[in-house]
This record gives sequence, C-alpha cells and structure tokens, in this order.
Amino acid sequence: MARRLNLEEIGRRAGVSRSTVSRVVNGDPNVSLKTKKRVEAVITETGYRPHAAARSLALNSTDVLGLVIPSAVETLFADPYFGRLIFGISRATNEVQMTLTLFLFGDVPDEESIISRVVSPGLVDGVIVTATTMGDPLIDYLRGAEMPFVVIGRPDDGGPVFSVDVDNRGGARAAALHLANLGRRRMALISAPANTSAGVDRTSGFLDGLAESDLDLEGRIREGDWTEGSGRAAMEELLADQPDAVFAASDRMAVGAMSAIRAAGLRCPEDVGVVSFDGLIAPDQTSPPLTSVVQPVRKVGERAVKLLKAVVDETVALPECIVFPTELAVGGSCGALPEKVL
Amino acid sequence: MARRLNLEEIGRRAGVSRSTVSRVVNGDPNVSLKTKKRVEAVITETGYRPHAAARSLALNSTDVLGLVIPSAVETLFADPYFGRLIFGISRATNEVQMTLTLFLFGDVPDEESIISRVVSPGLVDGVIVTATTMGDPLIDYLRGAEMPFVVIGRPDDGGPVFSVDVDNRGGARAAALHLANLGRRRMALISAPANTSAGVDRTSGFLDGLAESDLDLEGRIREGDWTEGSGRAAMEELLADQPDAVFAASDRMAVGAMSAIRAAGLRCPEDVGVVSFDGLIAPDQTSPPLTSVVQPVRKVGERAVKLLKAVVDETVALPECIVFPTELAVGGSCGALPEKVL
DNA sequence: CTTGCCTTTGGGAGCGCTCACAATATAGAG
DNA sequence: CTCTATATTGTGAGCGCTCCCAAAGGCAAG
Repeated sequence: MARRLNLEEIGRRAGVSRSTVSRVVNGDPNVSLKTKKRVEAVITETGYRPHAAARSLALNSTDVLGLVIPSAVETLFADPYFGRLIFGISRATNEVQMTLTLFLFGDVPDEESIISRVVSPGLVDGVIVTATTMGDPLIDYLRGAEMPFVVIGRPDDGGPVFSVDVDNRGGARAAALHLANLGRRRMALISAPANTSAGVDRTSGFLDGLAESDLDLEGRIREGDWTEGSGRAAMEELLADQPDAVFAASDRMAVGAMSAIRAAGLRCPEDVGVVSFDGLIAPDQTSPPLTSVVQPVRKVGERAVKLLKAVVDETVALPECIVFPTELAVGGSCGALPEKVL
Repeated sequence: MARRLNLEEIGRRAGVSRSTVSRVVNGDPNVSLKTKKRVEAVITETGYRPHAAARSLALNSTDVLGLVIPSAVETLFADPYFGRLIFGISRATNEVQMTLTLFLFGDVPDEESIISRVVSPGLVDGVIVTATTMGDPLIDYLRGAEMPFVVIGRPDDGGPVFSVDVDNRGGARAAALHLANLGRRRMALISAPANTSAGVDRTSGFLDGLAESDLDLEGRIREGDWTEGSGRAAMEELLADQPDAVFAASDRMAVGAMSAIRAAGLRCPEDVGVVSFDGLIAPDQTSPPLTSVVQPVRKVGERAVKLLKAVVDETVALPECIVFPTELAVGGSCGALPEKVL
C-alpha cells in the first residue's frame, strides 16, 4: 500500500488526473472551486510535497542559488563580514522564495570537485561569487560553463561581468582626508592583501587622500591578511616609525592594531589615531569606539541576490556593475572629539 | 546545432550509446579502455557535466545536505560559534562529496515557506538542525515528513532522535569547581536562554558544581541572550551583589561581563573572576585571556555530517546521541596564576 | 435540439538520468 | 570451425514533474 506520494497518486485519491493536481499545486486558476477543494484536502491529509528534483528537471530551473567563497580558510570565517554577508544573502534568497546553497572551499584542494559541482546544470540556477583573489580562474570557468553569476567585489580583468561592490576607494580616501583634517601628519597604513580588489582599492584610495593632503606614507605601510593577529603584528612594526595615525583596511586588523598600540604604552587616539574599514564592530566593543568606513554589507548581499535573479531570468541584458557608497562613521579612535561630531 | 549536452548527445558524438557514456561518467569498470578514452575525450572537449536534477530524480537521492538554523536573527550570527560550526559542517560535507544548503530563518515568519521547502523530497537527502529552542515544532515536522535529520544539541522531548551535543553540564560543573577551588565564594551566573537545551544544561551543571562545593547562587543569576550586550547588562546588575566571580554561559556574554566589570572600576580577575563557555575567543583578544570551557565546535559539525550520512544511508539503526567532552582551558580571567597552570 | 464558445479536465510526450536486461562482440576451449 | 562463457554495449522503462493539445462538460443563444 505504501505507494509513493506523487501527483498521480494524489490524483487517484481525489478522483482527478495528474494534471489537475499539478494545477492546484501551482495555483493555476483554471480549476473549478469544487475540484480544487477536494484536491487540497487530499494534499493536506497526505502531507504531499512536490518532488523538487522532478520539478527542476521538467522546468530546467532549480530555484536554488549558490554562494561560492573560494578562500574560506578558517581565519576568514572569523571575520564578522562573512556572517553578515551570508545573513543578507540568505534573507534576500528567502524573500524571492529560493534556496541558498553554500560552496566553501576548504584548505584542501577539493576545489576541483567543488567547482565542477558548482557548474553542474540542475543544481543551482546561478551563483554569487565572493572573496575571490585577482586572477582567480573560477570566473573564467563559470563563463565557460555558461552558469549565470554575480561577483561581489570588483572583477579584475576587463571581461564583462555583473558585479556588486562598495566604494572601497572613496571610503579609504575619506579616511585619509578625515585624519588629515584632524591634523595627523605621519599616517601609516595596514593594507589588505594586494591580490584582492578590495585590498588594492582601499590602498589606492588611501594614497589618493594622502596625496590630496600633500602627505605621504614614506614607507609606513604593512600588508595584513584581514586577521586581528596580522593587524597587531603590522602595527608593532609600524610603531617603530612613530606614526600619529593608522588606517587599517579592515575592522579586525584595526582591533589588532589598537591592542598593539596599547601594549606599547601609547594612547589611542591621543598618540595614534585609528580609522578602520568595514563598520562591523559595535561602538561598545572597543574602547575608544572605532572610527570606521562603513560598508553596507547586508545590502550588498541583498542586491547581489536580486541582480543574480535578474541575470538568471534574463530580465537584465547588459553587464551591470553596482557600487554602493561607503560612509565614514566617526567614533573616538580617530581623535575627533564627540562635540565636533554632534 | 545548439542541441543540449546530455548523455545521448555525448554518445552520438562518441559513437556509443547513452548507457556507455553513463558508465564512463560513473566510473563503471565494465567499459573497454578504448571506448572509455574516446568518450572521455568527447566529454572534456564539450565540457559536458551531468544534470544534477535528472540524476537526483533517477537515483532518488540528491547528495545535498541541509543545515537548518531556525533562529538566525542577526545577533545570533555575530557569534563566532556559527561561523565555526558552518565551517566544520562544510568541510565534512565536501569530504563526503556532497553539497551543503543553508536554511536560515529570518525574523520574518518565512518559516512556513522555508520549512515546507526543507522537507520537500528531492531537495536534500537529510538535514542537520541546530539552535532549536525547546518545544520547536520543527522536529516533529521533520519526523512527520520522514526527512532524515540530526540535531545538534540535546533534543528536548523523549522522542528518539539522532543527535550530537557537547557535555554542557559537565563543562559548566567543572567551571564551578574550578572557581571554588580558587577560593571564590560569592559566584554569579550569567545564564543562556532557558528555552535552549544548552542554556538549561549549562545552568544546571554550574549549580551542580556549586552544590558540590557547598555554595549557592543566592539569587546572583541573570539570563542573557548570548550577546555581548546582554552579558554586559547582566553583569551590571549582578555587580550590585558584589560577586567575587562570574560564570558566563558563552564567550560573548563573558566579554560583555568583563567590560562591565572594568567599567565599574573593578579588576578582573582580582575583584571578580570570570569563566566562560565556548572557548572560541583567542587568548590575545581579551585581557586577561578568558578562562573558558572549550567545546569542540568543528568536530561537532563534522560528526553531525557523518552521522547524518549514516542515517541517510541507513547504515545506522538505533537513534544515537553522541556527546563530546568539554575541557576547561585556563586563562588569566579566573584568577589562577600562570604558575599554577604550568 | 443543435450549434458554438468557453471552462475544465485528461493524456501523451519529454526533461536527462539510472537500472535491468537483452543483444552483440570477443575470446577461449574443444 | 563451432560452441559456450564472458566482456562489452544497446534498449526500454521509469523516476515525478510540466507543457501542450485534445477531449469533455456546461451554458446561452439560435
């Protein structure tokens, strides 16, 4: 008796055909009210749920979006950025009634296997790619497989892609100008990896701002790897050059830098002002509260989903590069007095 | 010309049949070397990838695991716990060549829609459920839908389920004993939500430890919600009772508690010793480093995947409850001198 | 009562795959 | 060279769904 629940079986029990049940399930209005009620009763009673794979096969569409994070080493995941991003993406995915699948690459080179799964037809309708390093072959691979995709960040080569990014350059420039306006003259930079577009853009934006203020790093630059530890190490080295301010290209690196400053017996912001990038650390989590270039992480995620859906549905034609503005949120770490802000 | 790439088409191009190509794709040894080479050449050349949905339909198995986090409000996601857990689960999923899909419930009651997707046949082979609150109807729903599942945490009711948990009770008890051994007598507790099994177990374990030491909370208990802010608020209240130590049921709440202690002009550990639960905060991220009950989050995730796979494959019969031990990692926050530790 | 039109329902085919089994090729033994 | 045993390949059916079109039912007008 335990026959599988499928359209045919529901139809049999309701005394109608497969197609009629299908119509009811999919809300097709061309069904008489009486039939509809009857079928719905059977569905509720049996707990029938359509078979997702079968539907995907017939429709050639899965209603599943993939999120690919190629460099998800454990340290990366400690960054609140990804939690927030995943949250935003998940939210937006739910909103459009789709499902989110996650492709994280471990340290192990399971890349090969994962990538080939990502581009399999019938698994996902499209993917969002983030945290790629420059020259990542993944992008070309996706193009070759004709898998719709959206990049979070700035794609490196000239190839046309859909992307969502934040104004890294403008934000970093604003950080430099802000510090310069506060009278800081010997600034230092803890940069993000130079093989990421965010790293490159934040560095060049900061340099832009310095140049506009007739200032220079004079070698006071160290590259971090996004982690707190790397920020601390970088700051320890930079302190030898006695900077009066530092811009860290991420919140976590800034936290590390602040702890190095404190450990050296210096005060923040009096001796060394600190400005960071991200805006993901609550004001009460550091003392003094971080002055930070805020990027709208959740919005980026949500926008990426919407854009990807448009790409999949082919309701958008030309490759589009969306850039969200960033905004400087002044805390106490840069040395601007609260009075000045309010 | 642009005919769809499928087994039939690959076969046509290689001069063999559908099944032969299928055999090659799936590594069936019953194919002559010559044929195999020829087919593989065509596959490489065309970039053919099997259609996942079609395969799922035929095999009635998707090779996809779901991770369901029913209470993923944004604050929850700020906890490093989930990042770590997802990382572990993702790793293990990759290892068994499966794919991970994520079901996060937003604040909005999209629950209905998400749950019904979770239990649809043909989407996932099974799910891992975590962060459920007691009495969560999700569990019963999964049972009713005959969807294989594994719970991370201790299931509340008596119904037989597969689960992976850590020894919350034993860990919290060890925390109490440790503080008692150090001579603390007026301990306080910042508990985790009482509608979670971890919350209940950590509280009762701590009370056990106190009782064994002939101590009592005497009302010095406040319930937090896992967040740093709630830990700070709880501590502020507790300080009125002048405790000489506090056990926070999570790292983040402990961090909040420490900041409240500092803000009150008290010293940690001299005035108030702090012990937390989780062990997810690096020693150099707080000062003094947190003494914490370490739970093997990543292992829990990995084990959950293995267990779920066994459940799906029906290679395990009786509901199994796996409990990982926890271990007290002594930092400086509890007042144990470094000499004592080493 | 017939006709025509619109509403509602049913059946066939196909999505791309796997599985079971039939068909064919190959080889070894007699 | 024939015959069987085995290695290799091909065919049909079916997984559960959707789509398309044809069939049936209902109803008003002629």
